[in-house]
Amino acid sequence: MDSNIVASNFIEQAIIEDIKEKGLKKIVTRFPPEPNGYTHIGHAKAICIDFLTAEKFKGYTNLRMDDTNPNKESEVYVKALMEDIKWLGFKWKNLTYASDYYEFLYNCAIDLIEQGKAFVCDLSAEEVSSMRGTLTEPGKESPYRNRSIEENLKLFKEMRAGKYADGEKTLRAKIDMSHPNINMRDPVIYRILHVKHFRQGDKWCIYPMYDFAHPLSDAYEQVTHSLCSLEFEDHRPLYNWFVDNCRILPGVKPRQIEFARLNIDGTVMSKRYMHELVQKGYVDGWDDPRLPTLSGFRRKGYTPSAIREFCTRIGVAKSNSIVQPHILEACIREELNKNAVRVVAVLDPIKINITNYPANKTEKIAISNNPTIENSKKHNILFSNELYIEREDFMIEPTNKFFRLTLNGYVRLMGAYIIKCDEVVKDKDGNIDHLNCSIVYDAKEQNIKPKGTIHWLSRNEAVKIKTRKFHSLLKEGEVYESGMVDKIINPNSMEEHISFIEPFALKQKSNLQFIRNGYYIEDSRLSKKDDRVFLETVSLKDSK
RNA sequence: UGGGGUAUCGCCAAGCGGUAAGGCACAAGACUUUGACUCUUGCACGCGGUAGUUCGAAUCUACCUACCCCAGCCA
Repeated sequence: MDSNIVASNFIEQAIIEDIKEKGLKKIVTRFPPEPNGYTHIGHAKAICIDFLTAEKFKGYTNLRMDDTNPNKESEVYVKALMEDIKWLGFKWKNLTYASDYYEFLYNCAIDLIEQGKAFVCDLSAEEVSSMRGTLTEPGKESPYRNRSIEENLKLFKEMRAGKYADGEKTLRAKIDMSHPNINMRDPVIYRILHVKHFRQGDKWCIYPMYDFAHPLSDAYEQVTHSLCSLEFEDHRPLYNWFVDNCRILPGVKPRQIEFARLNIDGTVMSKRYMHELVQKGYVDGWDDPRLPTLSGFRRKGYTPSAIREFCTRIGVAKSNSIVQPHILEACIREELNKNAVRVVAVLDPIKINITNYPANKTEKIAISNNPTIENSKKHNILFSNELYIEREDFMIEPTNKFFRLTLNGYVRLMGAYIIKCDEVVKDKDGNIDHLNCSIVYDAKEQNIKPKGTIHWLSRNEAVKIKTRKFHSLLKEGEVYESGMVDKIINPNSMEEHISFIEPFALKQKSNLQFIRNGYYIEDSRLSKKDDRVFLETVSLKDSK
């Protein structure tokens, strides 16, 4: 093991200590999602931590589906999880399932029973709950706690054989009902569930609990470091209890280390919330761009590297923090600015007519595919007397720091001419219908140097498209509580616009981007069937 | 009134007894055919508070304070 590795966070620090003290040869981590929902950006943080720390120590990471609750899990999520992790660019060593270990886990339970460290309990869920005690008062021991080993063995085997109904019996660890840590008060480790498991079918009717299955699965896979989020800190003593008390475990004992999970300001990361939004049709699906799912980010055009960069920028620590969406946005903006092919789009157009340019004339204007790239390729757009410009690029009366087009003011049309707005033509309702402008052919002679440059499209060339601009799903100031979705949903979370884009955009195969004032467009479906051009726009500035 | 955690710039976050990294955001300036991008500069005499140990403390000690998590046969 390379001893020159420098820790960049507390987890790596702990691992380095473990390597010295325990003489570990290989570092193994695991990413253990429950397949009951889609991968979100919070998972991405955990994925990066799991995979990158193993990578740093030249170890490996297993992808383990934590499928111990057949009521919630399904194959579709397994596939989505794998796809998302691959998309992020990580490769797991082994794909495993907690359910693959059911037989092993069963044997671990038998082992505990044989040691007198687990017992079959006949108490109902309500009774167990009422006897657990409170945060400040100790619990009471189950009357079934002192059954003989033989009886426990017989009963547990009968549980497995399907002799009992759901909830009729449980297997509990025999620890300490007066332990100050409630997790240690004889926790249930197996429950009866006559439910079909998506992989095991009807093979089992008893299912292990997370607290039991997780540490033992880690140990079974020879995971050295089991990294999880802060809410499991209280479970660590239990984790260690199982690892210490099961006698049929191989090799090195795994160590659980906790870190703070990701919170993004204004974003609800809970799977329950997202399930509700999808089920009630408030969003298109799990890949709706308003959702913080990886598939949603992918559809918006975020790249895996931007998401990984985000995860490294936010760091790993133990304090509960809420990161601002600016950080993620900065990551994608930085990348797109450097790499994206840029096309001109007018998102919210107003018409302008150039009064001193021939009506039947057009000329090709070459614009760079990406001005930040030296000697970048160029492509042409057509100039004519009828154009669209962005509505926000015009103000009749300029405010103090407005440098774009104003009535009687000058502006440069990107790549083309300097124009002056001579007249604002309004319709009967007083809304702007179009602007009459004139090209200032002798700008040099007149020494006119407009400060602003704006983008534009020729009306006879521009391709009409439907765009969307997304805003927060939550009403301002609202906080999500489960079951509250109907009340807190922001009815204006999506605006549809008619926009225009240059024809060159249609030839691009993927990731068309247009960056301006925080706007960002993706067009993953541009070349898809039905010839429907469909852009989605997201304002990065407003994404909160 | 129990147990487990966390407190360093607006937001993340380094720091591990030798005198406060970095990123995002923000501000000022330069450059610019998108006032974008890029560049340059600025941005905690201060590290939740109060005592103490020390030549020296964000780092050690004690006592406070605030916030987060835990009483599923969920994970």
